[in-house]
Amino acid sequence: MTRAERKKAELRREIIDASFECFAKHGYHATGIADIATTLGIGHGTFYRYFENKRDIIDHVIDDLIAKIISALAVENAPDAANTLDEYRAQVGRIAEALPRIFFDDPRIPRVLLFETTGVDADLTGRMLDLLDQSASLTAAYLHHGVECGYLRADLDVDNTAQAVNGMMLASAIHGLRADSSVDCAALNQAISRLMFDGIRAENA
Amino acid sequence: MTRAERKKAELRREIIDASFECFAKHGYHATGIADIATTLGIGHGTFYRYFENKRDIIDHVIDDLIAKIISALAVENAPDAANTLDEYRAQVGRIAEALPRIFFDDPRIPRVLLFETTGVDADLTGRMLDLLDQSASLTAAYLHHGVECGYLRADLDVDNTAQAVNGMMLASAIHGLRADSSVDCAALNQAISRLMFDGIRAENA
Amino acid sequence: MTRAERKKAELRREIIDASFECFAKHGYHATGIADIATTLGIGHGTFYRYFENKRDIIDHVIDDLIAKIISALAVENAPDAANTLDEYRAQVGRIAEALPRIFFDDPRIPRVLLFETTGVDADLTGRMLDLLDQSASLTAAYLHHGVECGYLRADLDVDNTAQAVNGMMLASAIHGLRADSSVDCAALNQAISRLMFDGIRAENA
Amino acid sequence: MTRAERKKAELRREIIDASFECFAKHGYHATGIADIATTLGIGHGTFYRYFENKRDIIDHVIDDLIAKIISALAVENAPDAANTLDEYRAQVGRIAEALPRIFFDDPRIPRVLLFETTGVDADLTGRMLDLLDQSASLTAAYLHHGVECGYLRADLDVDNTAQAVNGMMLASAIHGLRADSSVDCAALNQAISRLMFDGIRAENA
DNA sequence: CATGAATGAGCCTTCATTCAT
DNA sequence: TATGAATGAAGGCTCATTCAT
Repeated sequence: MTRAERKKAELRREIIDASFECFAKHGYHATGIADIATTLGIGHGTFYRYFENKRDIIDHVIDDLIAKIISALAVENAPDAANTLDEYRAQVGRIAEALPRIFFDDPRIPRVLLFETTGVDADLTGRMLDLLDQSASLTAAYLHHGVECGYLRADLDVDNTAQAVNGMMLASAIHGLRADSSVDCAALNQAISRLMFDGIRAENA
Repeated sequence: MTRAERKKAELRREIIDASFECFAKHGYHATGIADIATTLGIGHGTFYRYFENKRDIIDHVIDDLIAKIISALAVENAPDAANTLDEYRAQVGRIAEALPRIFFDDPRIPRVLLFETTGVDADLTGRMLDLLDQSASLTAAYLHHGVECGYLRADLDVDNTAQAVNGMMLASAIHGLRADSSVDCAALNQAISRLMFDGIRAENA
Repeated sequence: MTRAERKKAELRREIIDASFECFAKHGYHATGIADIATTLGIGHGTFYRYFENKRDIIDHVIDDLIAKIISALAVENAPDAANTLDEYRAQVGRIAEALPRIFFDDPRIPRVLLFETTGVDADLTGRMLDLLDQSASLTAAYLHHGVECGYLRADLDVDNTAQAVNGMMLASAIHGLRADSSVDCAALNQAISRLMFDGIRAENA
Repeated sequence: MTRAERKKAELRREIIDASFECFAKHGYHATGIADIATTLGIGHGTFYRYFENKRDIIDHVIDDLIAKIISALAVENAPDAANTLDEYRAQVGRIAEALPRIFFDDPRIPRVLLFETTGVDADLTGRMLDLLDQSASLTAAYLHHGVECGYLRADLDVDNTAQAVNGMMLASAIHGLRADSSVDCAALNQAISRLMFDGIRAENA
């Protein structure tokens, strides 16, 4: 890669980052190409040398965020890493910590991912929903493995339960967004974990 | 109420409905006042006799949707109506049916409520988040009652669990939105219910 | 005149007055028909039963103001009433008091007459200029009589001097408009009078 | 100054000039931004690259006109240049020629200055009145000097007389505006001059 | 006759995009 | 290649005017 190519890739990177910042701060619609360019200190004509149009950039911003999340989850164990309930519990605990670490450390990520992907386009909304589906599929893989290993209910409706669990993670992400989110979300994760494994029913009920 | 007042209220109603339709079909930003007026076959100046401006109307559309949901849930039993686990299970089942009935029968409702309330305004996003909070509070009331009656775990973290349950309902709502949602969502509701009461752990694990 | 006709004429009168008030307070362009109607507590459709359109009303407002001024000046002596310089001086003094009495007592009159007759229409501007011309003609008649009687310079350029004098009265009217017009305009009138009769030159110059 | 900057300043200049033309021909309110742009053969969006909004441009048009007038008067002698009555008379004559030269050569100048500055804004009207005040102040300086030198009446009410003289100049400006102003205004200037210095009284009266 | 609901021409303004420099 | 001047489609909003009630 020549030096010029490297600089080009670098600026492309910076435009994506600046766009992300602007979208997070003011929203997609309230952000102008000029705002993004000004943030970077470049001419706004330059933007169009790197991206097709305004619609184009948000796709790349989202791509970027998805990649970030996937890489953050990838460091965790694979779906088939847990062979006992306790191991699985620990695994879930690790995942339940990893996701908020991303979302909570930079609330702009869930904000853009959840709030700016809707209200633009059917396509973009679809991408966000696809992401949720993929997340559910991943969870389903975990659950499936647990059923096979026998530490999860044999009659578990894997796919639908995965969606339900997905919803709880969504709740966690949204919870982290609220302004008064100084409360740590560990308690919420704990509650989710207990709910998943034990349900809410009293022992003797 | 005079006849003129009735007609006025009626048109106001129709403008809200037409706006809802437009927002659901094309989104808030892609909808022009002219679109709303054309949908109704009225002049676009007429719109401004009934609502302050474009931003104003979506508030009223949302108000309307919230009212619809609340009235749909209001027919269900109060939080303290269930005194045993089985009664509560039945209650949850009824609620789990009522909500999708609204959302599934008219997918435009969750679409507007979830997707068009973001990307407009911090205020409007806040209203949506508040609605989620209220929903969680209501769930918390149910759970709280269950703990007091003894049919739910005494050590249940009521508030956080309520948020988790809220997330599952959110997943259900989103699930109902997908284009290929011909699948009935009864299975998802069932899975949520099982998850809530029994957890996912195998009996012997 | 029937009772109905009297009421009609009366409302017509009130609309003119209300329009005058609105024009004086907010200006012609910033005044809407609705403002005028609201001032009177009538429906704004009613306006159109009495006047053709918005452009029409200002003509009548101006007509009204002109009539007011003329009637105020009419009480003064006719151009040929003065036969000596002292009589003329006294006459000028009376006129110089009458005009400000109208303008100063109700500054809305000169404001509308001078400021709202321009910036609407060439026609309306023309009417205002015609009014100035008529005023100059009247002054010229006074001067002409004075020359004939011999108490004014025989070589006086009657018409142009009349215009100059007119300008001084204009200055007086504008002077009375300024916000800080608490200063009495008697001094200005005095200065105008001295200038007219004696000029500004030192005796011995 | 770079070439780009020069072109930018030039277009700015042209926009001001075109606006002046439009305002003079149709008035401020009847002129649309599109009219100004069309006059120049530029896109109307370009206008907004140079001026904030419609209200902004008229301020600059007026600034321009005021600058023109001041520079035209600046070539004349300073207030303290005349030391005898004859010198002063000559000075007044020069000024009396300079002003009409601007106003008469381009009647659009007094038209915009006098007629389009009212009926827009209290601010703009105020600016016009301030200009009249400044003009009166300048005249007062001339008169003051004359009194001190002894060639003007010692008991001259300098400030109020200055306002009166101002009014005569105003009359002159307005006189030059009339459509039938083919008559040269030298006669009016002459009349004003005679009135100022000699008054209208007959020698022997 | 009075009313005010309805109308739509028309305006100002924004901003994504293009392209000459 | 970077720039930013120029553009004009697009849209929100106002308000004078009409007309059915």
